[in-house]
Amino acid sequence: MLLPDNLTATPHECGDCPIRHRAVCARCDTDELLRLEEMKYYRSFEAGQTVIWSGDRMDFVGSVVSGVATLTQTMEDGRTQMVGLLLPSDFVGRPGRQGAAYNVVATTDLVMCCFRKKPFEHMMEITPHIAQRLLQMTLDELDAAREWMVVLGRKTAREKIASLLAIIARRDASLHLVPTEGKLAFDLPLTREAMADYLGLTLETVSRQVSALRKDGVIELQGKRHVIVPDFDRLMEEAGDDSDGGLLS
Amino acid sequence: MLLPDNLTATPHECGDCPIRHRAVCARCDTDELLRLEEMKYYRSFEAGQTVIWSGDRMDFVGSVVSGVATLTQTMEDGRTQMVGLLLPSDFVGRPGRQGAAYNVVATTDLVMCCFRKKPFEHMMEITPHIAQRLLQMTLDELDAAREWMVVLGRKTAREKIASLLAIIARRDASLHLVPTEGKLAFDLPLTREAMADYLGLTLETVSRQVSALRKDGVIELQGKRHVIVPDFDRLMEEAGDDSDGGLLS
DNA sequence: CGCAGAATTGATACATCTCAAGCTGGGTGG
DNA sequence: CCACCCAGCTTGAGATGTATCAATTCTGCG
Repeated sequence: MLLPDNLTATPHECGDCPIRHRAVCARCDTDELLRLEEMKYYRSFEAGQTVIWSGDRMDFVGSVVSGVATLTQTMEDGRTQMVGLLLPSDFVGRPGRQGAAYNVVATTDLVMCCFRKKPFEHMMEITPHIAQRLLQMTLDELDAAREWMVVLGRKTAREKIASLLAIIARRDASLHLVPTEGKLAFDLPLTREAMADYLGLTLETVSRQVSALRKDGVIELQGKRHVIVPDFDRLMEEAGDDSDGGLLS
Repeated sequence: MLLPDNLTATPHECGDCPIRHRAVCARCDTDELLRLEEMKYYRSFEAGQTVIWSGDRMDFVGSVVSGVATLTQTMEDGRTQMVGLLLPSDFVGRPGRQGAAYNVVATTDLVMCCFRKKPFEHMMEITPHIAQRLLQMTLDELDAAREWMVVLGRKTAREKIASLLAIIARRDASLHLVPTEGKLAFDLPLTREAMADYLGLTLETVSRQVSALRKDGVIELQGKRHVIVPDFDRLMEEAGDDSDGGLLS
Protein backbone atom coordinates (compact mmCIF):
# COMPACT_ATOMS: atom_id res chain seq x y z
CA MET A 1 0.00 0.00 0.00
CA LEU A 2 2.70 2.45 0.91
CA LEU A 3 5.16 1.54 -1.81
CA PRO A 4 4.55 2.28 -5.46
CA ASP A 5 6.01 -0.91 -6.86
CA ASN A 6 6.89 -3.00 -3.84
CA LEU A 7 10.56 -2.71 -4.43
CA THR A 8 11.54 -3.26 -0.85
CA ALA A 9 10.50 -5.55 1.91
CA THR A 10 11.98 -6.62 5.20
CA PRO A 11 15.44 -7.71 4.11
CA HIS A 12 17.00 -10.79 5.56
CA GLU A 13 20.46 -12.04 6.05
CA CYS A 14 20.61 -15.33 4.20
CA GLY A 15 21.68 -16.85 7.50
CA ASP A 16 18.23 -16.58 9.06
CA CYS A 17 16.21 -17.00 5.89
CA PRO A 18 13.20 -19.25 6.47
CA ILE A 19 13.68 -21.10 3.19
CA ARG A 20 17.44 -21.30 3.40
CA HIS A 21 17.63 -25.08 3.34
CA ARG A 22 15.00 -25.76 0.67
CA ALA A 23 15.56 -23.10 -2.01
CA VAL A 24 18.00 -22.91 -4.92
CA CYS A 25 20.67 -21.75 -2.53
CA ALA A 26 20.28 -24.80 -0.30
CA ARG A 27 23.67 -26.25 -1.11
CA CYS A 28 25.64 -23.02 -1.13
CA ASP A 29 28.42 -22.49 1.37
CA THR A 30 28.83 -19.22 3.25
CA ASP A 31 31.18 -17.84 0.65
CA GLU A 32 28.72 -18.49 -2.15
CA LEU A 33 25.91 -17.00 -0.08
CA LEU A 34 27.91 -13.82 0.27
CA ARG A 35 28.10 -13.46 -3.47
CA LEU A 36 24.38 -14.14 -3.78
CA GLU A 37 23.62 -11.45 -1.21
CA GLU A 38 25.19 -8.94 -3.53
CA MET A 39 22.80 -9.60 -6.37
CA LYS A 40 19.67 -10.18 -4.36
CA TYR A 41 16.78 -7.97 -3.35
CA TYR A 42 13.33 -8.52 -1.89
CA ARG A 43 10.00 -7.66 -3.43
CA SER A 44 6.60 -8.03 -1.87
CA PHE A 45 3.19 -8.20 -3.45
CA GLU A 46 -0.34 -7.98 -2.16
CA ALA A 47 -2.85 -10.74 -2.71
CA GLY A 48 -4.21 -10.46 -6.23
CA GLN A 49 -1.27 -8.57 -7.72
CA THR A 50 0.35 -9.85 -10.88
CA VAL A 51 4.06 -10.55 -10.46
CA ILE A 52 4.87 -11.20 -14.11
CA TRP A 53 2.87 -11.08 -17.32
CA SER A 54 3.39 -13.85 -19.83
CA GLY A 55 5.55 -12.58 -22.66
CA ASP A 56 7.12 -9.81 -20.62
CA ARG A 57 10.83 -9.56 -20.48
CA MET A 58 12.19 -10.98 -17.23
CA ASP A 59 15.28 -9.44 -15.79
CA PHE A 60 15.25 -11.46 -12.60
CA VAL A 61 14.76 -14.92 -11.23
CA GLY A 62 13.93 -15.70 -7.64
CA SER A 63 12.42 -17.72 -4.85
CA VAL A 64 9.13 -17.48 -3.04
CA VAL A 65 9.98 -16.63 0.58
CA SER A 66 6.45 -16.52 1.97
CA GLY A 67 2.97 -16.62 0.54
CA VAL A 68 1.54 -18.38 -2.48
CA ALA A 69 1.61 -17.58 -6.17
CA THR A 70 0.19 -19.28 -9.24
CA LEU A 71 1.55 -19.93 -12.69
CA THR A 72 -1.19 -19.76 -15.32
CA GLN A 73 -1.52 -19.99 -19.05
CA THR A 74 -4.45 -18.46 -20.91
CA MET A 75 -5.82 -19.36 -24.35
CA GLU A 76 -6.93 -16.68 -26.78
CA ASP A 77 -10.58 -17.12 -25.91
CA GLY A 78 -9.93 -16.74 -22.20
CA ARG A 79 -9.87 -20.34 -21.02
CA THR A 80 -7.15 -20.49 -18.41
CA GLN A 81 -5.25 -23.37 -16.89
CA MET A 82 -3.01 -23.18 -13.89
CA VAL A 83 0.25 -24.98 -14.57
CA GLY A 84 2.06 -24.42 -11.31
CA LEU A 85 1.44 -23.58 -7.69
CA LEU A 86 4.35 -21.73 -6.12
CA LEU A 87 4.83 -22.18 -2.40
CA PRO A 88 7.66 -20.96 -0.18
CA SER A 89 11.07 -22.07 -1.47
CA ASP A 90 9.84 -22.61 -5.04
CA PHE A 91 11.86 -21.08 -7.81
CA VAL A 92 10.52 -18.63 -10.39
CA GLY A 93 11.98 -17.92 -13.79
CA ARG A 94 14.08 -19.74 -16.30
CA PRO A 95 17.76 -19.02 -16.58
CA GLY A 96 18.76 -18.60 -20.19
CA ARG A 97 15.40 -17.35 -21.40
CA GLN A 98 14.39 -13.81 -22.21
CA GLY A 99 10.64 -13.65 -21.76
CA ALA A 100 8.24 -15.09 -19.22
CA ALA A 101 6.20 -18.03 -20.51
CA TYR A 102 3.39 -17.77 -17.97
CA ASN A 103 1.50 -15.32 -15.83
CA VAL A 104 2.61 -15.28 -12.23
CA VAL A 105 0.00 -13.99 -9.79
CA ALA A 106 0.17 -13.63 -6.03
CA THR A 107 -2.86 -15.32 -4.46
CA THR A 108 -1.90 -14.31 -0.96
CA ASP A 109 0.45 -11.60 0.23
CA LEU A 110 3.78 -12.64 -1.17
CA VAL A 111 7.46 -12.00 -0.52
CA MET A 112 10.03 -12.94 -3.09
CA CYS A 113 13.80 -13.07 -2.96
CA CYS A 114 14.96 -11.96 -6.40
CA PHE A 115 18.31 -12.16 -8.13
CA ARG A 116 19.26 -10.05 -11.10
CA LYS A 117 19.22 -12.51 -13.96
CA LYS A 118 22.54 -11.80 -15.67
CA PRO A 119 24.69 -12.08 -12.55
CA PHE A 120 22.75 -15.13 -11.43
CA GLU A 121 23.29 -16.86 -14.75
CA HIS A 122 26.95 -16.09 -14.58
CA MET A 123 27.15 -17.46 -11.08
CA MET A 124 25.32 -20.62 -12.15
CA GLU A 125 28.05 -21.33 -14.65
CA ILE A 126 30.83 -21.12 -12.13
CA THR A 127 28.98 -22.52 -9.11
CA PRO A 128 28.02 -26.17 -9.53
CA HIS A 129 26.13 -26.13 -6.21
CA ILE A 130 23.48 -23.85 -7.64
CA ALA A 131 23.07 -25.67 -10.95
CA GLN A 132 22.93 -29.01 -9.14
CA ARG A 133 20.25 -27.81 -6.78
CA LEU A 134 18.27 -26.22 -9.59
CA LEU A 135 18.40 -29.47 -11.56
CA GLN A 136 17.12 -31.36 -8.56
CA MET A 137 14.28 -28.88 -8.02
CA THR A 138 13.38 -28.93 -11.70
CA LEU A 139 13.23 -32.72 -11.72
CA ASP A 140 10.93 -32.58 -8.70
CA GLU A 141 8.71 -30.07 -10.45
CA LEU A 142 8.60 -32.28 -13.51
CA ASP A 143 7.46 -35.20 -11.36
CA ALA A 144 4.79 -33.00 -9.81
CA ALA A 145 3.66 -31.85 -13.24
CA ARG A 146 3.33 -35.45 -14.37
CA GLU A 147 1.31 -36.41 -11.33
CA TRP A 148 -0.90 -33.49 -12.15
CA MET A 149 -1.34 -34.73 -15.71
CA VAL A 150 -2.88 -37.89 -14.26
CA VAL A 151 -5.24 -35.77 -12.19
CA LEU A 152 -6.24 -33.65 -15.18
CA GLY A 153 -6.54 -36.49 -17.64
CA ARG A 154 -8.05 -39.35 -15.70
CA LYS A 155 -9.68 -38.32 -12.44
CA THR A 156 -13.29 -37.42 -11.74
CA ALA A 157 -14.24 -34.03 -10.36
CA ARG A 158 -14.53 -35.42 -6.85
CA GLU A 159 -11.14 -37.11 -7.10
CA LYS A 160 -9.63 -33.94 -8.46
CA ILE A 161 -10.80 -31.91 -5.48
CA ALA A 162 -9.61 -34.55 -3.04
CA SER A 163 -6.24 -34.67 -4.80
CA LEU A 164 -5.80 -30.92 -4.60
CA LEU A 165 -6.71 -30.86 -0.92
CA ALA A 166 -4.27 -33.70 -0.27
CA ILE A 167 -1.47 -31.90 -2.06
CA ILE A 168 -2.02 -28.65 -0.22
CA ALA A 169 -2.31 -30.47 3.09
CA ARG A 170 0.88 -32.36 2.44
CA ARG A 171 2.90 -29.33 1.38
CA ASP A 172 1.49 -27.31 4.23
CA ALA A 173 2.47 -30.03 6.67
CA SER A 174 6.01 -30.14 5.33
CA LEU A 175 6.41 -26.44 6.15
CA HIS A 176 5.10 -26.56 9.73
CA LEU A 177 7.61 -29.18 10.56
CA VAL A 178 5.60 -30.44 13.52
CA PRO A 179 3.51 -33.30 12.19
CA THR A 180 0.05 -32.69 13.64
CA GLU A 181 -0.87 -36.27 14.28
CA GLY A 182 -4.35 -37.39 13.42
CA LYS A 183 -6.27 -34.30 12.37
CA LEU A 184 -4.90 -31.95 9.78
CA ALA A 185 -6.02 -28.39 9.28
CA PHE A 186 -5.00 -25.71 6.84
CA ASP A 187 -6.18 -22.63 5.00
CA LEU A 188 -6.92 -22.87 1.30
CA PRO A 189 -4.71 -20.31 -0.41
CA LEU A 190 -6.94 -20.42 -3.49
CA THR A 191 -10.38 -19.14 -4.44
CA ARG A 192 -12.85 -21.61 -5.91
CA GLU A 193 -12.09 -20.15 -9.31
CA ALA A 194 -8.34 -20.69 -8.86
CA MET A 195 -9.03 -24.25 -7.76
CA ALA A 196 -11.11 -24.69 -10.91
CA ASP A 197 -8.27 -23.36 -13.05
CA TYR A 198 -5.91 -25.77 -11.38
CA LEU A 199 -8.15 -28.77 -11.90
CA GLY A 200 -9.59 -28.08 -15.32
CA LEU A 201 -13.11 -27.64 -13.92
CA THR A 202 -15.65 -24.83 -13.59
CA LEU A 203 -15.96 -23.01 -10.30
CA GLU A 204 -19.50 -24.30 -9.92
CA THR A 205 -18.33 -27.89 -10.12
CA VAL A 206 -15.61 -27.16 -7.58
CA SER A 207 -18.16 -25.68 -5.22
CA ARG A 208 -20.50 -28.66 -5.59
CA GLN A 209 -17.78 -31.22 -5.02
CA VAL A 210 -16.40 -29.40 -1.99
CA SER A 211 -19.91 -29.37 -0.56
CA ALA A 212 -20.29 -33.07 -1.33
CA LEU A 213 -17.02 -33.95 0.39
CA ARG A 214 -18.14 -31.95 3.41
CA LYS A 215 -21.54 -33.61 3.48
CA ASP A 216 -19.87 -37.02 3.30
CA GLY A 217 -17.60 -36.19 6.24
CA VAL A 218 -14.36 -36.36 4.28
CA ILE A 219 -13.58 -32.77 5.25
CA GLU A 220 -14.94 -30.15 7.61
CA LEU A 221 -15.09 -26.45 6.85
CA GLN A 222 -14.75 -23.40 9.07
CA GLY A 223 -15.74 -20.50 6.88
CA LYS A 224 -15.04 -20.94 3.20
CA ARG A 225 -11.33 -21.38 3.39
CA HIS A 226 -10.30 -23.21 6.54
CA VAL A 227 -10.28 -26.95 5.96
CA ILE A 228 -10.04 -29.72 8.54
CA VAL A 229 -9.19 -33.26 7.49
CA PRO A 230 -10.25 -35.75 10.17
CA ASP A 231 -8.78 -38.74 8.36
CA PHE A 232 -6.04 -38.25 5.83
CA ASP A 233 -6.16 -41.83 4.55
CA ARG A 234 -9.83 -41.37 3.78
CA LEU A 235 -8.97 -38.26 1.79
CA MET A 236 -6.33 -40.18 -0.14
CA GLU A 237 -8.85 -42.89 -0.96
CA GLU A 238 -11.20 -40.27 -2.31
CA ALA A 239 -8.33 -38.93 -4.38
CA GLY A 240 -7.96 -42.33 -6.01
CA ASP A 241 -4.34 -42.69 -4.95
CA ASP A 242 -2.52 -45.48 -3.26
CA SER A 243 -2.61 -44.69 0.41
CA ASP A 244 1.09 -45.38 0.75
CA GLY A 245 2.70 -41.95 0.58
CA GLY A 246 3.05 -40.60 4.09
CA LEU A 247 2.78 -36.91 4.88
CA LEU A 248 6.49 -36.40 4.58
CA SER A 249 8.34 -38.02 1.75
CA MET B 1 14.03 -61.98 -31.98
CA LEU B 2 17.42 -63.56 -31.84
CA LEU B 3 18.56 -62.09 -28.59
CA PRO B 4 17.10 -63.07 -25.23
CA ASP B 5 17.11 -59.65 -23.65
CA ASN B 6 18.19 -57.32 -26.40
CA LEU B 7 21.43 -56.59 -24.78
CA THR B 8 23.23 -55.66 -27.92
CA ALA B 9 22.46 -53.64 -30.97
CA THR B 10 24.47 -52.06 -33.72
CA PRO B 11 27.02 -50.11 -31.72
CA HIS B 12 28.01 -46.65 -32.76
CA GLU B 13 30.98 -44.50 -32.29
CA CYS B 14 29.66 -41.35 -30.61
CA GLY B 15 31.18 -39.46 -33.53
CA ASP B 16 28.55 -40.59 -36.01
CA CYS B 17 25.67 -40.89 -33.57
CA PRO B 18 22.47 -39.52 -35.11
CA ILE B 19 21.44 -37.76 -31.90
CA ARG B 20 24.91 -36.54 -31.02
CA HIS B 21 24.03 -32.83 -31.07
CA ARG B 22 20.65 -33.03 -29.34
CA ALA B 23 21.08 -35.54 -26.54
CA VAL B 24 22.40 -35.22 -23.02
CA CYS B 25 25.94 -35.45 -24.40
CA ALA B 26 25.43 -32.53 -26.78
CA ARG B 27 27.92 -30.25 -25.07
CA CYS B 28 30.59 -32.82 -24.38
CA ASP B 29 34.01 -32.46 -25.93
CA THR B 30 35.85 -35.40 -27.49
CA ASP B 31 37.62 -36.20 -24.26
CA GLU B 32 34.37 -36.37 -22.32
CA LEU B 33 32.81 -38.50 -25.05
CA LEU B 34 35.61 -40.98 -24.69
CA ARG B 35 34.82 -41.42 -21.03
CA LEU B 36 31.13 -41.81 -21.84
CA GLU B 37 31.91 -44.49 -24.42
CA GLU B 38 33.37 -46.58 -21.64
CA MET B 39 30.17 -46.72 -19.65
CA LYS B 40 27.73 -46.93 -22.49
CA TYR B 41 25.98 -49.82 -24.22
CA TYR B 42 23.10 -50.17 -26.63
CA ARG B 43 19.84 -51.97 -26.10
CA SER B 44 17.08 -52.46 -28.61
CA PHE B 45 13.44 -53.31 -28.10
CA GLU B 46 10.66 -54.41 -30.34
CA ALA B 47 7.44 -52.47 -30.66
CA GLY B 48 5.25 -53.28 -27.70
CA GLN B 49 8.01 -54.35 -25.32
CA THR B 50 8.24 -52.81 -21.89
CA VAL B 51 11.55 -51.10 -21.24
CA ILE B 52 11.04 -50.40 -17.55
CA TRP B 53 8.30 -51.20 -15.06
CA SER B 54 7.27 -48.50 -12.61
CA GLY B 55 8.78 -49.24 -9.23
CA ASP B 56 11.57 -51.41 -10.60
CA ARG B 57 15.08 -50.63 -9.63
CA MET B 58 16.87 -48.76 -12.41
CA ASP B 59 20.57 -49.34 -12.83
CA PHE B 60 20.92 -47.28 -15.96
CA VAL B 61 19.92 -44.01 -17.56
CA GLY B 62 20.01 -43.35 -21.26
CA SER B 63 18.88 -41.68 -24.45
CA VAL B 64 16.45 -42.74 -27.13
CA VAL B 65 18.53 -43.17 -30.31
CA SER B 66 15.75 -44.18 -32.66
CA GLY B 67 12.12 -45.10 -32.32
CA VAL B 68 9.44 -43.92 -29.91
CA ALA B 69 8.64 -44.82 -26.33
CA THR B 70 5.97 -43.71 -23.89
CA LEU B 71 6.01 -42.85 -20.22
CA THR B 72 2.79 -43.89 -18.51
CA GLN B 73 1.29 -43.92 -15.05
CA THR B 74 -1.50 -46.27 -14.08
CA MET B 75 -4.02 -45.94 -11.26
CA GLU B 76 -5.02 -48.93 -9.16
CA ASP B 77 -8.22 -49.49 -11.10
CA GLY B 78 -6.41 -49.48 -14.41
CA ARG B 79 -6.99 -45.97 -15.67
CA THR B 80 -3.77 -44.96 -17.34
CA GLN B 81 -2.39 -41.61 -18.36
CA MET B 82 0.61 -41.05 -20.55
CA VAL B 83 2.89 -38.44 -19.03
CA GLY B 84 5.66 -38.34 -21.59
CA LEU B 85 6.39 -39.17 -25.17
CA LEU B 86 10.02 -40.08 -25.74
CA LEU B 87 11.43 -39.38 -29.18
CA PRO B 88 15.00 -39.69 -30.43
CA SER B 89 17.46 -37.72 -28.25
CA ASP B 90 15.12 -37.68 -25.23
CA PHE B 91 16.57 -38.74 -21.91
CA VAL B 92 15.26 -41.57 -19.75
CA GLY B 93 15.83 -42.00 -16.05
CA ARG B 94 16.49 -39.79 -13.11
CA PRO B 95 19.98 -39.45 -11.74
CA GLY B 96 19.94 -39.74 -7.97
CA ARG B 97 16.86 -41.92 -7.76
CA GLN B 98 16.68 -45.63 -7.14
CA GLY B 99 13.42 -46.80 -8.64
CA ALA B 100 11.57 -45.95 -11.82
CA ALA B 101 8.52 -43.74 -11.31
CA TYR B 102 6.74 -44.66 -14.54
CA ASN B 103 6.31 -47.43 -17.04
CA VAL B 104 8.39 -47.00 -20.16
CA VAL B 105 7.08 -48.87 -23.20
CA ALA B 106 8.44 -49.01 -26.73
CA THR B 107 5.67 -48.13 -29.19
CA THR B 108 7.85 -48.72 -32.21
CA ASP B 109 11.09 -50.64 -32.56
CA LEU B 110 13.44 -48.78 -30.28
CA VAL B 111 17.17 -48.35 -29.80
CA MET B 112 18.51 -46.84 -26.62
CA CYS B 113 21.96 -45.69 -25.66
CA CYS B 114 22.32 -46.60 -22.00
CA PHE B 115 24.83 -45.56 -19.37
CA ARG B 116 25.42 -47.46 -16.19
CA LYS B 117 23.88 -45.24 -13.56
CA LYS B 118 26.59 -45.07 -10.91
CA PRO B 119 29.42 -44.10 -13.29
CA PHE B 120 27.11 -41.65 -15.05
CA GLU B 121 26.16 -39.97 -11.78
CA HIS B 122 29.78 -39.70 -10.86
CA MET B 123 30.61 -38.18 -14.20
CA MET B 124 27.76 -35.68 -13.84
CA GLU B 125 29.32 -34.36 -10.68
CA ILE B 126 32.66 -33.67 -12.27
CA THR B 127 31.47 -32.71 -15.75
CA PRO B 128 29.47 -29.50 -15.77
CA HIS B 129 28.71 -29.91 -19.48
CA ILE B 130 26.49 -32.88 -18.81
CA ALA B 131 24.65 -31.39 -15.85
CA GLN B 132 24.13 -28.14 -17.74
CA ARG B 133 22.70 -29.92 -20.75
CA LEU B 134 20.50 -32.11 -18.57
CA LEU B 135 19.15 -29.04 -16.79
CA GLN B 136 18.31 -27.44 -20.09
CA MET B 137 16.57 -30.58 -21.33
CA THR B 138 14.65 -30.94 -18.09
CA LEU B 139 13.47 -27.35 -18.25
CA ASP B 140 12.28 -27.97 -21.81
CA GLU B 141 10.43 -31.07 -20.68
CA LEU B 142 8.82 -29.10 -17.88
CA ASP B 143 7.60 -26.52 -20.38
CA ALA B 144 6.22 -29.30 -22.56
CA ALA B 145 4.49 -30.86 -19.55
CA ARG B 146 2.87 -27.54 -18.73
CA GLU B 147 1.66 -27.03 -22.26
CA TRP B 148 0.20 -30.49 -22.00
CA MET B 149 -1.62 -29.56 -18.80
CA VAL B 150 -3.48 -26.90 -20.79
CA VAL B 151 -4.41 -29.51 -23.37
CA LEU B 152 -5.63 -31.94 -20.72
CA GLY B 153 -7.43 -29.40 -18.59
CA ARG B 154 -9.02 -27.00 -21.01
CA LYS B 155 -9.23 -28.28 -24.53
CA THR B 156 -12.09 -30.10 -26.25
CA ALA B 157 -11.61 -33.58 -27.71
CA ARG B 158 -11.22 -32.18 -31.21
CA GLU B 159 -8.67 -29.62 -30.04
CA LYS B 160 -6.80 -32.31 -28.16
CA ILE B 161 -6.43 -34.47 -31.26
CA ALA B 162 -5.35 -31.49 -33.34
CA SER B 163 -2.83 -30.52 -30.66
CA LEU B 164 -1.33 -33.99 -30.57
CA LEU B 165 -1.06 -34.15 -34.35
CA ALA B 166 0.58 -30.73 -34.39
CA ILE B 167 3.11 -31.76 -31.77
CA ILE B 168 4.05 -34.95 -33.57
CA ALA B 169 4.23 -33.16 -36.89
CA ARG B 170 6.45 -30.48 -35.40
CA ARG B 171 8.82 -32.88 -33.68
CA ASP B 172 8.93 -35.09 -36.73
CA ALA B 173 9.79 -32.10 -38.91
CA SER B 174 12.60 -31.08 -36.59
CA LEU B 175 14.22 -34.48 -37.10
CA HIS B 176 14.01 -34.63 -40.91
CA LEU B 177 15.83 -31.38 -41.14
CA VAL B 178 14.52 -30.64 -44.63
CA PRO B 179 11.43 -28.51 -44.09
CA THR B 180 8.87 -29.94 -46.47
CA GLU B 181 7.23 -26.71 -47.46
CA GLY B 182 3.48 -26.65 -47.67
CA LYS B 183 2.27 -30.19 -47.07
CA LEU B 184 3.42 -32.18 -44.10
CA ALA B 185 3.25 -35.91 -43.81
CA PHE B 186 4.20 -38.31 -41.05
CA ASP B 187 3.42 -41.66 -39.51
CA LEU B 188 1.60 -41.79 -36.21
CA PRO B 189 3.82 -43.70 -33.79
CA LEU B 190 0.85 -44.33 -31.50
CA THR B 191 -2.22 -46.55 -31.54
CA ARG B 192 -5.60 -44.94 -30.98
CA GLU B 193 -5.50 -46.26 -27.46
CA ALA B 194 -2.10 -44.69 -26.81
CA MET B 195 -3.38 -41.41 -28.20
CA ALA B 196 -6.34 -41.69 -25.85
CA ASP B 197 -4.01 -42.29 -22.91
CA TYR B 198 -2.01 -39.26 -23.90
CA LEU B 199 -5.04 -36.99 -24.21
CA GLY B 200 -7.19 -38.20 -21.34
CA LEU B 201 -9.87 -39.53 -23.69
CA THR B 202 -11.31 -42.91 -24.61
CA LEU B 203 -10.11 -44.61 -27.74
CA GLU B 204 -13.59 -44.35 -29.25
CA THR B 205 -13.58 -40.59 -28.88
CA VAL B 206 -10.13 -40.43 -30.44
CA SER B 207 -11.35 -42.46 -33.39
CA ARG B 208 -14.41 -40.29 -33.86
CA GLN B 209 -12.48 -37.05 -33.73
CA VAL B 210 -9.81 -38.27 -36.12
CA SER B 211 -12.59 -39.22 -38.51
CA ALA B 212 -14.19 -35.81 -38.05
CA LEU B 213 -10.95 -33.98 -38.78
CA ARG B 214 -10.53 -36.08 -41.89
CA LYS B 215 -14.09 -35.44 -43.06
CA ASP B 216 -13.54 -31.71 -42.54
CA GLY B 217 -10.37 -31.75 -44.63
CA VAL B 218 -8.04 -30.77 -41.80
CA ILE B 219 -6.04 -33.96 -42.34
CA GLU B 220 -5.88 -36.76 -44.90
CA LEU B 221 -5.22 -40.39 -44.04
CA GLN B 222 -3.43 -43.13 -45.94
CA GLY B 223 -4.20 -46.28 -44.05
CA LYS B 224 -4.75 -45.81 -40.32
CA ARG B 225 -1.42 -44.36 -39.43
CA HIS B 226 -0.05 -42.18 -42.21
CA VAL B 227 -1.23 -38.61 -41.81
CA ILE B 228 -1.02 -35.78 -44.34
CA VAL B 229 -1.52 -32.21 -43.23
CA PRO B 230 -2.39 -30.01 -46.20
CA ASP B 231 -2.41 -26.77 -44.19
CA PHE B 232 -0.52 -26.60 -40.94
CA ASP B 233 -1.99 -23.24 -39.92
CA ARG B 234 -5.45 -24.73 -40.22
CA LEU B 235 -4.39 -27.55 -37.93
CA MET B 236 -3.06 -25.05 -35.40
CA GLU B 237 -6.37 -23.19 -35.49
CA GLU B 238 -8.18 -26.42 -34.77
CA ALA B 239 -5.79 -26.99 -31.89
CA GLY B 240 -6.89 -23.69 -30.36
CA ASP B 241 -3.38 -22.29 -30.33
CA ASP B 242 -2.00 -19.05 -31.57
CA SER B 243 -0.77 -19.69 -35.09
CA ASP B 244 2.50 -17.97 -34.37
CA GLY B 245 4.90 -20.78 -33.60
CA GLY B 246 6.64 -21.84 -36.79
CA LEU B 247 7.65 -25.43 -37.43
CA LEU B 248 11.10 -24.91 -36.09
CA SER B 249 11.61 -22.95 -32.97
C1' DC C 1 -26.68 -0.51 6.27
C1' DG C 2 -25.87 -2.02 2.08
C1' DC C 3 -22.77 -3.05 -1.38
C1' DA C 4 -19.51 -6.24 -4.00
C1' DG C 5 -16.92 -10.20 -4.46
C1' DA C 6 -17.12 -14.95 -3.43
C1' DA C 7 -19.62 -18.98 -2.96
C1' DT C 8 -23.69 -21.98 -3.16
C1' DT C 9 -27.52 -24.15 -5.30
C1' DG C 10 -30.80 -25.31 -9.07
C1' DA C 11 -32.36 -26.61 -13.84
C1' DT C 12 -31.05 -27.81 -18.22
C1' DA C 13 -27.81 -28.69 -22.17
C1' DC C 14 -24.30 -31.11 -24.15
C1' DA C 15 -19.73 -33.39 -24.73
C1' DT C 16 -17.75 -37.38 -23.78
C1' DC C 17 -18.08 -42.07 -21.91
C1' DT C 18 -19.91 -46.64 -22.05
C1' DC C 19 -21.50 -50.68 -24.03
C1' DA C 20 -22.09 -53.11 -28.18
C1' DA C 21 -21.78 -54.41 -32.89
C1' DG C 22 -19.16 -54.60 -37.12
C1' DC C 23 -15.25 -53.52 -40.06
C1' DT C 24 -10.37 -53.80 -41.94
C1' DG C 25 -5.93 -55.46 -43.12
C1' DG C 26 -1.94 -58.01 -42.45
C1' DG C 27 -0.17 -62.39 -40.90
C1' DT C 28 -0.58 -67.49 -40.40
C1' DG C 29 -1.59 -72.17 -40.90
C1' DG C 30 -3.88 -75.52 -43.52
C1' DC D 1 -3.32 -69.73 -52.36
C1' DC D 2 -7.00 -69.03 -49.67
C1' DA D 3 -9.64 -68.78 -45.49
C1' DC D 4 -9.39 -67.57 -41.19
C1' DC D 5 -8.12 -64.92 -37.28
C1' DC D 6 -7.31 -61.21 -34.42
C1' DA D 7 -5.61 -56.74 -32.92
C1' DG D 8 -6.63 -52.38 -34.15
C1' DC D 9 -10.07 -49.48 -35.53
C1' DT D 10 -14.68 -47.56 -36.73
C1' DT D 11 -19.40 -46.52 -35.97
C1' DG D 12 -23.87 -46.47 -33.44
C1' DA D 13 -27.19 -45.68 -29.52
C1' DG D 14 -27.89 -44.58 -25.02
C1' DA D 15 -26.12 -43.18 -20.27
C1' DT D 16 -23.80 -39.88 -17.46
C1' DG D 17 -20.74 -36.34 -15.60
C1' DT D 18 -19.67 -31.81 -16.08
C1' DA D 19 -20.62 -27.27 -18.22
C1' DT D 20 -23.69 -23.59 -18.78
C1' DC D 21 -27.00 -20.26 -17.50
C1' DA D 22 -29.44 -18.21 -13.81
C1' DA D 23 -30.96 -17.12 -9.25
C1' DT D 24 -29.72 -16.75 -4.24
C1' DT D 25 -27.05 -16.64 -0.25
C1' DC D 26 -23.08 -15.70 2.24
C1' DT D 27 -19.25 -12.68 4.06
C1' DG D 28 -16.34 -8.95 4.86
C1' DC D 29 -15.92 -4.12 4.63
C1' DG D 30 -16.52 0.87 3.64
